[in-house]
Order: sequence, then structure tokens, then C-alpha cells
Amino acid sequence: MTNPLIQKLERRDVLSDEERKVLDQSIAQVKELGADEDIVADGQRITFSTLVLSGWTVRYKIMGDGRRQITAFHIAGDFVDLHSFTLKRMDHGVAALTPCKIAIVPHENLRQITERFPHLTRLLWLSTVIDAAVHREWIIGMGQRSAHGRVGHLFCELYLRLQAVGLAADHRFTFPITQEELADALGFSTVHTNRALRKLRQLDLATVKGQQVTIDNWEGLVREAEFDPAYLHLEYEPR
Amino acid sequence: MTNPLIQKLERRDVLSDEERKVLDQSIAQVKELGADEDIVADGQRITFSTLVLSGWTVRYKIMGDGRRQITAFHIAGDFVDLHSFTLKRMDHGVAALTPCKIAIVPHENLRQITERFPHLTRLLWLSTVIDAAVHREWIIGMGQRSAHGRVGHLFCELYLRLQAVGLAADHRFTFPITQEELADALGFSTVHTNRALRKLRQLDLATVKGQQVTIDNWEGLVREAEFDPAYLHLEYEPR
DNA sequence: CGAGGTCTTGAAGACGATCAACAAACGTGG
DNA sequence: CCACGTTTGTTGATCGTCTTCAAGACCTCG
Repeated sequence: MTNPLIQKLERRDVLSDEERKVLDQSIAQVKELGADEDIVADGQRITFSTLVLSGWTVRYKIMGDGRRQITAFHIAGDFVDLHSFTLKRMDHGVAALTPCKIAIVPHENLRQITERFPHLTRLLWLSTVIDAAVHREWIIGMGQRSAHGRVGHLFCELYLRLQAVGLAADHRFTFPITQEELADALGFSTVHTNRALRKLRQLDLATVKGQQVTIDNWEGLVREAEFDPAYLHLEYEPR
Repeated sequence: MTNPLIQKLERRDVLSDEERKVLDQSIAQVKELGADEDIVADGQRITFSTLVLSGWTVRYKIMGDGRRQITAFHIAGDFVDLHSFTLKRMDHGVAALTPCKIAIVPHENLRQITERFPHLTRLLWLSTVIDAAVHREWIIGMGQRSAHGRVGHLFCELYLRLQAVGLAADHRFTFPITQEELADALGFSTVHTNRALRKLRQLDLATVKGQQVTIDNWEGLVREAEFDPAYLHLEYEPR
């Protein structure tokens, strides 16, 4: 199996053989996790970062009253907490949503990449910067988009991200997320989330059936959700 | 005047004389801007980044119907669009809210820093990663906090950020933002924003008078807004 | 001093939360 | 393979939050 991070980076720039090798060698350990297992705890001081090889994970924060806000979904190729390399301490938790395979990359190995491989460093930096761009898009959605627009926007985003690592095609993808988890990401109640999904169905834009999302009308959904893929920065560029 | 970026970075790690010098020399030009002037346009291909030396700026996105979502406020020492160094293309606009003094840092100079100064590179990377942490906290607020909690949280954040560059003390700071702009950042109507401010006043937590914010009860506001400064990563650490 | 921008308040209506009940799907043990 | 319990999804009803529209007060700066 090819390292999905390499696949993701090569979508945006050329990697040399040496860079690919360094990335692969930076992995100290591969682990398997069960669904709902914690990967990193909020507030934890940390000396390694975690790369998702397969499965879905989330970043989240628990509020005083027990409510949860999910701030990001992560899939194969995503470095869930690469930011902890410079931050040193987590400001949120990370958990597996589904059974996952993850790679542990010690911060020391990342530090050596920054010392010796400037171009690769810029690409890793790019990954965290794209994460931030996705965060901004979520802020925009939460501030300005309708409920069903928010769900639709997320579906568009996930479809393109999954497609970039070969996990989606034909406007369909596996979505192993309960409505409760989706609600925690959108900042809605589960009831309202359910109604937003119903609205997307009624508008013939997207359908969720089991763990399968089908985008029935991509153009229409893009229009309704005001989705502009620019923020995912999927273009090939020298960085 | 000392470069406020250096002040901000030195709050988090040691800079060598050489690193300070390199940062100062990376500035190609200093410009003065009037209030409401655009700094960078959404979608623009860009070859330099902008550092705020004084004044307030915002990142924002305009929706199809003309509504605006502000995704970040920036003050002295903030690199408004350092992320464009790796992204190459803007996915939002940046504008001056007040008259500003800004420094232009060509991407070529940043590239050379990544080639020759790994530690300084990590600190610049850190800046973008803290931006992302702030974005996440905004997502959490928009998803879970009450209206006045959201405003209060923003006040706590801005107070600490301003304090870190010597622009606030005694739980007061200058806040040159209209309620309309504040509303665009919170994702509220101006009317509701006004009522959230009134509630903070009624709870004796914070008061806005003219362009001055006074936090009347820091402990109380921190509790009410569930503010935990950890996400600002203001600690001193070797990075 | 007057005019435009900003702030404040009231009232009506839309949107989203909560509570409650039931249906459907899933998984586990018999 | 079926039965049963548990989790997840769906819908209705009621209530609170936030938006919109509208009007008046307060600045501030030419």
C-alpha cells in the first residue's frame, strides 16, 4: 500500500525519490485502533504526530456541559495533529470514528526534515495551512449558510478530499458517520441535522442511505451550498 | 520601533540575533493604508505576504448575496496571509479596518528562510498553526456558545493577543470595530450583536464605550465564555 | 449645525433546540 | 438463522434564539 500522505502531497507538487523515502522512514510505528478510541487527549503534551492510513478520525473539543464540537474530519493521508509539532501541546482531542490504521511520526523525525529538507518542510507546512483553510470555510458556513447548505457543503468538501486519495468516485462515497456525529460537527441538534438531510433529499441534491452518500446533482449542490473548491488548493504548483 | 512580529515570536521561543536580523531584512517595503482599503483580494495569485505593523485588519469572504463573513481579526505582529506563501493563491480577502502600517515580505525571502534557517522556519510555521487554533476556537464558539458567550470569548482572546504585543493592559483595550463588523465576525445580525453586548453589560462582565472595551470582571467573563487561553499557545517553549 | 453613520430598542416571524414517541437497522447470543 | 435489545434515524409539537424590518437616539466630523 502506498502511503496516502505521499499521494495527497503529490497531488499538489512533485516529490523526489529521496523525499518520498524520508517521509516513509519518518514513520516509527503503525497501529490499529478500534472505533471510538482516543488517539490524543486534549491538553496533552506530545512528542509525535499521527498520520491516518485508513479509517476516519475527528478533532473535537468537549464543553463544560458535556456537549461536543467537532472541528475537523480526517481521512487517509491526513496528518491529524501535525500542528502539534510546533505547538507542543494539544488544544483539542483526537479520536477514531471508525476502526483506523494510523502511523506514528515522532516530532524528532519531523524536526530533522525541517533541518535537511526545506522543500518537504514547505509541503508539510502546506498541509497544516490547508487544514486552516478548511477551518475558515467551516466558519463561513456556520456564520452564513443555511442548515442544508452546510451539510451540502461538507458533502462537496469530503467528496473532493476523498477523491484526491482515491476513496471516492462517481459522486458517491462511504460516510461512516452517524447523524449525531454530523450534528456535533455542524453545531446542530441531531433532529435538525436529520431535517437538513431530508431537505437535500427533497431538493434531489444528495441522498444518504446507510453509510453511503450519493450526490445526485453535483452542479445543483455546488450552487445551493455555494461551494467553491479553491480553498482545498488541489492544484499542482511548485511550492 | 521594534518589529512586533519579533515581539510576538519571542513570547514563544528564543530568537538569535541573526534570526532577528533576517526577519527584519525580509521586509521589502513598508506601506501605509487608509481604513477600509483592500490589502489582498480573494482569489488573487500572490508573491508576497503582509505583516501588520500597526492598525487592525480582517480576513473575510463575501457570499453570493453580498453578506460578509469575517474569519479573523489581525493586529500588530500578525502575518495576515503568511499561509499564502505555501498556498500561492488567496482563498479569501484581506482588508484594513483602521488606518494601518504594513510590511511587505516577498515569498522569495520566506523561501530563503526555509532554505537556510530551519528554526526560524518552525517559528513562522508556528504562527500559521496558531492562526488555525484560533479558527478552531471560533468554530467551537459558533457551534456551542451563547451569543454573549461568543462576544465575551472574543474579548478575552483579543485582550490576551493585544497584551502579548504590548497593546493592552488593566483589562482594557482599544477596539476600533463597529458593531456591524463584529456581527460579520460572529455570524450575527447587528441587532443581535447589540443585544449580546447589552447582556455582557447587564451581567457586569464587560462594557464597550466608544472604541474602548473594558473587561469589568475577568474571572467572571472567563467562566461565562468558557475561555481557556491554552489555544493561544502563549507559553515559552523550545520549538 | 446639519447629515451620515452608528447604536439602540420594539415587534413580528423564521430558524433551530428540546422533548417525546416511534420506526428502522444493527449486532449479539441462543 | 431468528429473537431481542440497543443504537440510530425519523417525525411531530412546543419553546427559545436570532433575523428582519422599522424607527428613533446618539455621535462625530465636515
